[in-house]
Amino acid sequence: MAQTARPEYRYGNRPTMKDVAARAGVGLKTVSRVVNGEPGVTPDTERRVQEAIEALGFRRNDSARVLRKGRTASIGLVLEDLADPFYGPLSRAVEEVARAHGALLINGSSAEDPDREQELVLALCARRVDGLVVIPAGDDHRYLEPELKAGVATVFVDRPAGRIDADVVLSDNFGGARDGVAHLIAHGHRRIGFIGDKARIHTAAERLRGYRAAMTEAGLPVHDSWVALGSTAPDRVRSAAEALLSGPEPVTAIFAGNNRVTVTVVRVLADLERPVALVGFDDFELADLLRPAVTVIAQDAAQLGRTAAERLFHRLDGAPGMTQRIELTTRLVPRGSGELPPVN
Amino acid sequence: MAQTARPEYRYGNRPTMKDVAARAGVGLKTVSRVVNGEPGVTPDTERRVQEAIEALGFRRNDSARVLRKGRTASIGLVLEDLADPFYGPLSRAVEEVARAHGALLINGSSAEDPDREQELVLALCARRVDGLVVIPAGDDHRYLEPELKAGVATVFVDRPAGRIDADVVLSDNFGGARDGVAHLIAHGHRRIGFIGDKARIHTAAERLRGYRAAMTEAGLPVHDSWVALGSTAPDRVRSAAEALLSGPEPVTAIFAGNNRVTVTVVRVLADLERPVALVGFDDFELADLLRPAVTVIAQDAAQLGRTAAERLFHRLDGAPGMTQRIELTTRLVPRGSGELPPVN
DNA sequence: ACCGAGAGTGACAACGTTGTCTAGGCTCTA
DNA sequence: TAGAGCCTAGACAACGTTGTCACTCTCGGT
Repeated sequence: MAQTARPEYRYGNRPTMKDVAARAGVGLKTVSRVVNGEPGVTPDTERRVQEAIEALGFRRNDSARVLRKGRTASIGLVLEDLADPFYGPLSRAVEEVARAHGALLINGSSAEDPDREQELVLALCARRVDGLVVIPAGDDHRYLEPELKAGVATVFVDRPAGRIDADVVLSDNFGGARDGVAHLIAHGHRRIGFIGDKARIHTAAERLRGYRAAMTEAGLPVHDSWVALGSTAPDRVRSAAEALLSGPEPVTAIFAGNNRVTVTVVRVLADLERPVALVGFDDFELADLLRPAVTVIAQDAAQLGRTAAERLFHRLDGAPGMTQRIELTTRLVPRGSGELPPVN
Repeated sequence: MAQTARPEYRYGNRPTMKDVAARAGVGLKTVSRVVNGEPGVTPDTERRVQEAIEALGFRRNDSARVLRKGRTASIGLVLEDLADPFYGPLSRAVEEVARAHGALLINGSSAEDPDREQELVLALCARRVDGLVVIPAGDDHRYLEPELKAGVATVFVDRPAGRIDADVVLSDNFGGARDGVAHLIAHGHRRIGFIGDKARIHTAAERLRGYRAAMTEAGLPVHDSWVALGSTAPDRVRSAAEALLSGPEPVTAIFAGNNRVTVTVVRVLADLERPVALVGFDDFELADLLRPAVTVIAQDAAQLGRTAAERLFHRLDGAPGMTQRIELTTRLVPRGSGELPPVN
């Protein structure tokens, strides 16, 4: 009935505290008190207000509240790809911590694109999120300086921030990769290939460094042709793996730089006669059910997310001082594929 | 230096348009015009404003903007568990559509708890999200009525809404399960077990119905002991599977009601001498690499999310009319485990 | 009967932005 | 040269909430 020609895109003319106050025959502020459970309202008044709220279907407008109070009780999470199984547990862990602190989670994927990361981060800052958890795609985060100065708490996860000083939570990528490669060496391998992500990605670079360190410590050479960096797209990885296995000095084992690489390598090896050893960075579901089961360097994605989120809220609760670099250890999980002996 | 005793938890006293205006020596509204790219500002004025913005590190406060404009350019996504691999591609698809429409995504997990779902949904409504995509955990959504009336567009995915009329996007759970079980029957099986999720979950109920339909159509009986519903927790599923396989009338094939069940059943079967056929609802990564590779009824999670999000924005763009029920077909992917012959 | 204390309540400004309206300066035409 | 018309720019109110403050009323003590 009061349906005018077209409400011209307002959110449906929701009732406000003013409407509730009018209906209950009380002042605006009294409604506010009831809604927020503040003291100083008689039971009778409270009841009248509650009835009016019920009758009108009133719901407090948190946008206005945020404007007035200055805090949004929400944090932003920027990650690389929501669909990547590695990030599922991580974002779930961040969400749980946020929930425990009464905050909502706003998130988005950067798709590994630095510009898109920046766009997303700034959009979140414009929403005035209280804090940010960022898995960086880019390597220059100076654009965040005004935000940091303005008090937006920020914690980087999985990869460090570039060119700014900020808290960061990492896995021990270097040590994990070194352990994994050393494991292969201990099982007799001398020619070991490495397939990893783009070199500009911190985790990829660290893992490569770990690979080289293990080889060097064992006094083994590293042929250029044994190292393949670049995309983790299946076809790229597939051809890289095939090249490693067919050159003049074919490798007898492969260290895979992350879960997506590992999976593709498993597919390549499955078509092969000759057994080739494999250790992958990142655990993944069903790794134990494959034949051979896949030996991995496991990092705890949930722990990574939980630690970062807790650090963030610690900051929001006023923790002062130096930025921290927290590094979580990794764990070698031997399952079979990493214990195969070398076969030429 | 201007660091007062304690800024008492305001977000760091960020510069406002007023500050920018003062610094640039222009009026407040002129700054607003520049920030929003509105016409009617001379290049010279615009430059002065831009410089002031740069110098102060100004960033528009979207909370205030939202309050004034009435739309938040954000949508809420409530799902069951971010860490479940089924929901990764789904939420990623929703995010991409949101992004294409210039909206941010706020999300949370209900953890399959109806109360938590309601809490989350209402929190999102208080934020005045423009719309909601909900994978419901509960079966009574009347609490959403005031919101719907107020114009919050809502689309349910994967499972229908309870006791309210709303758009919904589903997979053909009934047909998919029927096809899968018929496939087993076509390969000679007569005693087929079903392991599924809690019966109150719509998808689980529909898939069970499909199972029964296929059996009935083939003139086969269904023993009570062949049907196990309840939790998808690995130990529950494990003992259910063991019971199916060891009773007086042991089954020769199992239909698994979702991806988590399938994975656990695969583990149980791996320890077994006797080959048991298996078809699972939901595809999952590496299903093709297991031995035998796992035959599944695949539903397209990304397509589910994309369809729902597009329907949502269609509504937000003013699409009137009846609520829709969109049902996406499933696809049988034979890989080996579903084609095993019965062995007693 | 008077005063002070305290509890309940509401008027009002403020948060930072945008929409509306109006003022002033300019160009163009008659 | 006056008037119409356009372009730029700013003053002001409004969005819905919360913090501050002041008012009224009741009650107890003297």
